Amino acid sequence: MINDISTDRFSNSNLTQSQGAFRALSDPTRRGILMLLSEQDMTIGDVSEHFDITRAAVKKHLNILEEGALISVHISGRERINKLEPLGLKSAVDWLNYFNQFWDEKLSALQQAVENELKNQKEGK
Amino acid sequence: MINDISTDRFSNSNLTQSQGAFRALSDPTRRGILMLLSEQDMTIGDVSEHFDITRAAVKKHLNILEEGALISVHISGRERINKLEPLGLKSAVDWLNYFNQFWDEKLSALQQAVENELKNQKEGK
DNA sequence: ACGAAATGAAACCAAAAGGTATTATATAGA
DNA sequence: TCTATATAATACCTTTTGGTTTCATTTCGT
Repeated sequence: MINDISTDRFSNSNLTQSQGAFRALSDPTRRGILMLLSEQDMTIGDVSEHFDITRAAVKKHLNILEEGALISVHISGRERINKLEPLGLKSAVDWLNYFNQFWDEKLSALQQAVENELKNQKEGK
Repeated sequence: MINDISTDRFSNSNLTQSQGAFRALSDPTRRGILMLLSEQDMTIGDVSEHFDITRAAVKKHLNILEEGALISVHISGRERINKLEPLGLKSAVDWLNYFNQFWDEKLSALQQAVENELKNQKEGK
């Protein structure tokens, strides 16, 4: 097998697949927009009212969110309805889930330490 | 209760807490470094051998990862050992997990659609 | 003690990011 | 058909980012 993607975590495909999502998530305003859209679909104008930046700036953020496939846009007349696409977060979540194993190890160790501490206290040491 | 953090998803505390992690994760080189460090602790020199950029550039990435609490640094003589801190990913993962509910809804709907399709096929429609 | 090795730090650079203001276009409604 | 509304598009500006090069500092090994 020349190119086994499943074991090649450093392959371009993997790195670039989640890039759009991670890029979009790196800005706090964009994460705020995702939160907003999780409650209801909104036009650019609607979204803009929640931030102290111009509509044009919000539009740019929405463009980046769309590029990252985190939202979709549906045109209705002169309005542009922005809709959350939660599945777009999958690539980022999948990437992060790789680290669950190490996270669990750490938590287990921490829990063990706490339990030992409690046990020692009980024994009056 | 004047300030209930648990329900205030837009609070500064929540937005800025994960900001360091999300910022660190936005660069593909940094994500590659995290992958590397998940296999073993490494010095700057070790890490640098895996990328086509200078040691100085790698150092900057490591600084950002450290600021985001995604790695820790342990000095040993003239060497600087970089170690993965998987718990540092928690704030980002927690933030993303909020969206699980919507993700699940989408997947359920998709699954239902597929099942209905299969059922229709069976019935020869 | 000395040279090589590992890193730190600063100055510098080009491109990307986040923002603004301005102008243009399309459409809803009276 | 006119006008106000919703958005698109462009030019422009400043700061941040990702990178380099150069030079200084610390430490290992002989």
